[in-house]
Amino acid sequence: MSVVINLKDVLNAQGGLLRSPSLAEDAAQTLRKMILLEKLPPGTALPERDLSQALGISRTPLREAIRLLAGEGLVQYTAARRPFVADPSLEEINDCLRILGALEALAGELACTQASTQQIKDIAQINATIIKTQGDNNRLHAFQADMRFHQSIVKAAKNPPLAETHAKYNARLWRVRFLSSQRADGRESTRREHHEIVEALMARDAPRTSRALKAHLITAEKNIALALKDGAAITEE
Amino acid sequence: MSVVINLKDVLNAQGGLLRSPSLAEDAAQTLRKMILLEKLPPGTALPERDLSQALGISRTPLREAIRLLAGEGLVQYTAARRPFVADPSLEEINDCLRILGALEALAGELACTQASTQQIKDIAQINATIIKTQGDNNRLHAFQADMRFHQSIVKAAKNPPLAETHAKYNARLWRVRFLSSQRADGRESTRREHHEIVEALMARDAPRTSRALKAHLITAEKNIALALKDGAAITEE
DNA sequence: ATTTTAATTATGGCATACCAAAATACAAAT
DNA sequence: ATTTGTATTTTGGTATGCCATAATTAAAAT
Repeated sequence: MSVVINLKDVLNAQGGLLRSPSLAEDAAQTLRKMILLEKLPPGTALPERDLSQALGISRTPLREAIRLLAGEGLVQYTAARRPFVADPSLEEINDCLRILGALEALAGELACTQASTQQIKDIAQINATIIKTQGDNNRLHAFQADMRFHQSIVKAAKNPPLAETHAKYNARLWRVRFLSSQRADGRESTRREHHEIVEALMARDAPRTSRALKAHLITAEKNIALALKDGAAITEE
Repeated sequence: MSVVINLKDVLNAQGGLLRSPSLAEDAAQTLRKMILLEKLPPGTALPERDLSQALGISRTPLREAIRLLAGEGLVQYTAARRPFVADPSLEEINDCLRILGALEALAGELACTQASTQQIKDIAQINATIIKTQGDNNRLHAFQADMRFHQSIVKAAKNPPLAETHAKYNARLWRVRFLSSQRADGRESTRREHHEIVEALMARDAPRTSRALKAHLITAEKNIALALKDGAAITEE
C-alpha cells in the first residue's frame, strides 16, 4: 500500500490523555475483562493469530499480553504450549483462597501499625458504603465495593510487593468470587465479619485483625463452594 | 550467507536430553544465575540488543526472558521502560521477607495435615544433612541445602500456587539470603530454629509449626540487616 | 469397521526490520 | 564555565515472515 498510517498515533490523537504506553498492556486488560466476565469462558483456546487480528494488533504484543495473564494465573498452557483460559478446579480455587487469606491476614497485621488514621477511617467509610448499598440491585457495584474494601486494607499495610501479589490472587479469584457474591447466602455473615475487621483495625489490634481476616476468607471459601455446587454459569471440571 | 544453520537443532544435537523447549526460559535461567551471583550487579542496565547478542539469540526470546525476571521481581523498569537489575532497599527486602514468612507459616500449617510421613521424614533428613555439613567450607552447598529445607516444607503443603509464589519470593531474596548465610553469626540460632520446625512438623502441631517458621523468618530479617550493614558485596542504595 | 500411517494444516517459537521516543552528545550562545 | 538548543544515537515497541512441530484430516491397509 502507498500510505501507511500509524495506529498508535491515531489512537493517541483520538483518545487524548488516557492512553497506556503499550499495546500489550491494553490487550492484557481487554482480555482480563473478557475472561472475568466470561466472554472467554474457562477452557477457551487463545490462538495468537486470531486474537491479535480480533484486537487489531500484531502477534508480538498480543503474545506478551497472554504471557502477562499467564503470570497472573488467568491463562494456562497445554503440554504443547498452547494457551487457554484457566479452568481451575475447586481444589485449586481453595488453594488460592488460603493464600489470599494468609496475605490479607498479614496485611491486616501490618496495617495495625502502618496505617494512618485517615486510611483506617477510609476503610471504615468504604464498609459503610457497602452496607448502605446492600439493597441495590446492581450486584457488580456492590462487589466492586467489596473488592475496594479489601484492597484498601492491603494498601494500608504499606508493603508494595504484598499489594502486588495480593492483587494477582485477587484477579485470579475475581470470577468465582463475583459468582459467589451474587448469592444472598453469606451476606449477613459478610456484614458481621466486615464489622469485626473494621473494629479490630480501629483498635489497632494486630492479632485480632489477622484472625478476623483469616476467618473472613474461610467464610468466602465456604460460600464459593456453595455457589459452585449450584453450577450457575461456571463450567464444571 | 548461503548456508543457514538452525541453532536449536545444533544445541539439541549437542546437549542431548537436557534441553529446555524454549530459548526464553533458557535465557531467563542464565540471567537469573548471573544476577544472583552478581555477574550482573543490582542497577545494571539490561539492553535488549546487547544481551540477546551476548546470549546468541534474537531479541524476541530475550525480551520474554526479561519479562519473566521482571515478574519475579529480579528486574525492574525505569520510567522510560528500560529494564535494569533490581536494586532493592533494605525496606523492600524486609517487605518481601515478611511475605515469605507468611507464606512459609501457611505452608507449615498445611503441611501438618497434608504431608505424608515420608515427606516429613525427608524434611528431617535434609535438616540432618545441613547440620552434618555445618563445618564445610563450601558455603554455597550449605546454603542450597537450607533452600531445599524450606522448599521441601512448602512442597509438603501440597498447594501448587503456594509453591509457585514461594519460589518467586525465594528467588527474589536469594542474593541477600546467600550473603547473610555467609556470616557465622546466626548459624547457631538457625540450627535451633530448624530443630524446632522439624519437631513441630513431626508432632503435626500446626500452630506451633506456623509460629516456628514465622520466628525463623524474623531471625532471617535480623541477620540480613546485619549482613547488609557490613556492606560486603552489596551495592548501597 | 478399525487401526495405522501419511499428508496437510494450524500454531507457537524465533529472527529481523522499521518506527517513535528517549537518552546522549555536541554546538552555540550567554 | 554554564546553559540551552539541536543533531545523533540508542533503545524499547511493534509488525511481519519463516520454520519446526503439534494437531488434524485423509487415505490406506488390515
